[in-house]
Amino acid sequence: MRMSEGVEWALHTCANLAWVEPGDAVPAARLAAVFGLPAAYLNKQLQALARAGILTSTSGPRGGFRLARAPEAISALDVVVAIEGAEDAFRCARILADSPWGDPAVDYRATCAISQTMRRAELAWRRELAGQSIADIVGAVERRNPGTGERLRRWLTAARA
Amino acid sequence: MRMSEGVEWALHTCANLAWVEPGDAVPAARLAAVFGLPAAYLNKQLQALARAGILTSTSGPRGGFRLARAPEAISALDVVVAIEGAEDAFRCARILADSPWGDPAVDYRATCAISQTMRRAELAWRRELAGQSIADIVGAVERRNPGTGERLRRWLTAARA
DNA sequence: GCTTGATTACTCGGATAAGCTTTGTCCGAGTTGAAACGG
DNA sequence: CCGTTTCAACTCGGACAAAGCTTATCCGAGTAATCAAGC
Repeated sequence: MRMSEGVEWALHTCANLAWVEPGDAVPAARLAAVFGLPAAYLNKQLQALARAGILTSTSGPRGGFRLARAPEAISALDVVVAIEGAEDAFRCARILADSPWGDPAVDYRATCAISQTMRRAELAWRRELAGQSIADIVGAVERRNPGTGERLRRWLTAARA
Repeated sequence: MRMSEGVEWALHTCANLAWVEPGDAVPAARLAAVFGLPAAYLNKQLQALARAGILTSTSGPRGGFRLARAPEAISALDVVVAIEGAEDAFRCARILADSPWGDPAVDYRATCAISQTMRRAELAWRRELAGQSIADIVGAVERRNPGTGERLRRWLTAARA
């Protein structure tokens, strides 16, 4: 079980965008340059975030991406779901239905004890992620390393008018 | 992010083995027949469980797999780790180190706020799974469907001497 | 100087390949039980 | 009838292929700022 690397990029990029002025859009290429990431591929991930309503995108000169809403209103879970999809990692294939005494009419996703156990664990995971917002993350970083936001904002908007 | 289907097979199979007499070994082919699974592939998964010390394997006639210890002492997490590996789903690639002001000497897996957030969520997931044993699962099934164990035990040992 | 129009550079967006993990299959090594044989 | 030897079937175990998903790249459509020309 391996989470897409795009999740890490997306979370870091959302945090970066939380630092720039709300009105300013930053191109994917510049956001990628922060970490030396392949620009086109990061762009693809940001597209997913835009489709999920986390970012808004603008084409043309002075275009780019910006947060669609306040950092307080974007949870880590929102970002993970946008990249990885909403489906659970564990997918009950209802193999109980294939056993000699299995009933094809029963929805084993709801009754199978194993499925329930796995689901409970995933819910705990989701709850934890839902409780952390981009604002929380940004705040923690600023508290540990004061000045990070200011430095990043300047770097991201350096070559701008 | 998708969990291997082998996890589901392994959990169900461990539950099934918990129902047979502790001394009896059941071949992979028979365990696979319960759910109509590809025998050779299930065998592969059970090998992983054996390497992890969850099952013991015996070759030759009347051989097969059996639980290496009491169902109470096998957690769902043990099984998941045996199949999926011990690594976290989210792997911090320390991309912060590649930023213009990143320090290659810093271990960003420990300090990065995003990495910590993801890690907390995974710990919650693991805690939940560690709290559920095979015995718990088997008990829940027997409580909901009394007689399941007896029926399965007979089916698994049907063609035996 | 101001308005208007064409132009140009810039940005996202989706379509298109390469790499890697997961899934699935196969045959060989080892072991056990049983059968055959001899005493 | 009992012990010994041979044999044959059975089972795991790891090596070998196919499929699907993740990662990566490219070029086209659209857009907004810019520049030039005309008023």
